Amino acid sequence: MRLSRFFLPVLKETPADAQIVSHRLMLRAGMIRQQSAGIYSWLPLGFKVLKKIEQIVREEQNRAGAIELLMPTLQSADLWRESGRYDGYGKEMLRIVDRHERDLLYGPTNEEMITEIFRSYCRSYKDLPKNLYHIQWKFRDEIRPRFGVMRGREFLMKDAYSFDLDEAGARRAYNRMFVAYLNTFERMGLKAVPMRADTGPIGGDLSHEFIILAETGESEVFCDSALVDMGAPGLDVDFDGDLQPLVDARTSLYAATDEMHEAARFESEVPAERRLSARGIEVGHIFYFATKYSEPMKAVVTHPDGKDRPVHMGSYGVGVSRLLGAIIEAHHDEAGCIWPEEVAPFGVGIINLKTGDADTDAACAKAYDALTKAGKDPLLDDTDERPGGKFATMDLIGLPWQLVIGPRGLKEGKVEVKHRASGARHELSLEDAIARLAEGSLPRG
RNA sequence: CGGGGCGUAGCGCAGCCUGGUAGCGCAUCUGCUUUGGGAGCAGAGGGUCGCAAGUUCGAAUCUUGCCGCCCCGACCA
Repeated sequence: MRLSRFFLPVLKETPADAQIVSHRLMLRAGMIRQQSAGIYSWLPLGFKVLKKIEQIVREEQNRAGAIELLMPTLQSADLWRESGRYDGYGKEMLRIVDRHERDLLYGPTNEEMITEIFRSYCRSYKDLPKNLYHIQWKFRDEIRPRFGVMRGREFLMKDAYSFDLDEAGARRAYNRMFVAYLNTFERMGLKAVPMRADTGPIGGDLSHEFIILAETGESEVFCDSALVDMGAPGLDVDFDGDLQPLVDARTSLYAATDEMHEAARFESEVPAERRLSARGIEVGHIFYFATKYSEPMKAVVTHPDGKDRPVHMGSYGVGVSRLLGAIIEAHHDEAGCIWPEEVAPFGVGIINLKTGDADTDAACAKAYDALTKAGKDPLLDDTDERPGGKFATMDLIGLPWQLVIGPRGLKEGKVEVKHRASGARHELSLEDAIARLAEGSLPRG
């Protein structure tokens, strides 16, 4: 993409309304525009990142055996009356009346609807297990939206729902999502720590929040630092195999948000040097809720013994739009965003220091074509802004690599490659720079 | 929903207390000079001062109501 043709409305000044760094940077980098409290338009740069995050989530769900579908944003109130949640959900559910005076709602979640779908088609134990998910916009009419996309009213969420014969099967489904989440967040450059969450009336140990650590996190968390250092299981995990050891290795270490924190246990279970007290952002939540919906909504299957029993369900959410904010909170500096390569809106930013200079323009065009062919999706700043402004914009939008090309360097046969995260610069010939960016072989430190 | 605050040009703000021709910086446009980390000079355009009533000869300014947004708290992916 050539910047002169792109739509990148960057702001030099910080908007007054934005309090936290991710919100400020998303506004300044021209990624989002607020349309109403907690409701945002996704401008091209932000939209590209959103789609990349969504795609990683999708790939890892698929790898773990979940099946994608798409349910509507609007739901009939009748479904929610069946589960008993219509009256219980409260004012954060947006209720709508259509022209026939029928009650609708803008879905805050989809347990009822997926249960309705499941029960309509699945009758036998032979249909199990199943895990169905979708990535769809949700609306929760939060009392006080804030922090930009981190706490919006409208948000993009991946929610998966598992259906199993019994609790043992549900646990296997739970473990698959547990592992898939670790891989998902690692691919985005995040260190996500699973923390035991409140299971509410269901009880048991099958509910975890996935928290990423960031100084500006919304809640205080406590964990064993070994958990943070452990890393994800990796993409070659066999999801058909026994995942329990992988899960146990993590759940056996102490990790809790402030609501679940037990100071005494923390101190007795975790050696002093590994006691990590930090702030975190919740980016995923998984839980097993047994027959909470299948029972009232009569989602039953016939077991081998010929008897009908309600299926055991779990649900697994990832805040896709929230992740943009979370990633920025985890990866930024004073100058702007620092995108991990997997989610960066463009792979390389090419800065033409003197647009209109024939040699520089030609060198930039050559780099642009070569990197485009190499699949690096470059963004070429071919505007006639001054160099200082171009550097500042490129740092702000946070592309992982910058290729700086100007007449002064070209005279000596050199261009400069800058690694955004480390600030490391390399002086290379144009050909070397192109080749090494194309193959990703430049040092990242 | 309780408490606090703010709505004046695209963005950031001053003016309001004490009513009298609507301002500043950035951005935008034109010209010239500049050009390796957010340039300089000269000029130009852009605002029914959130909306509506009221007080007044006269309202951005005072009064009332409404709307929107932000912050703190309780609540949440």
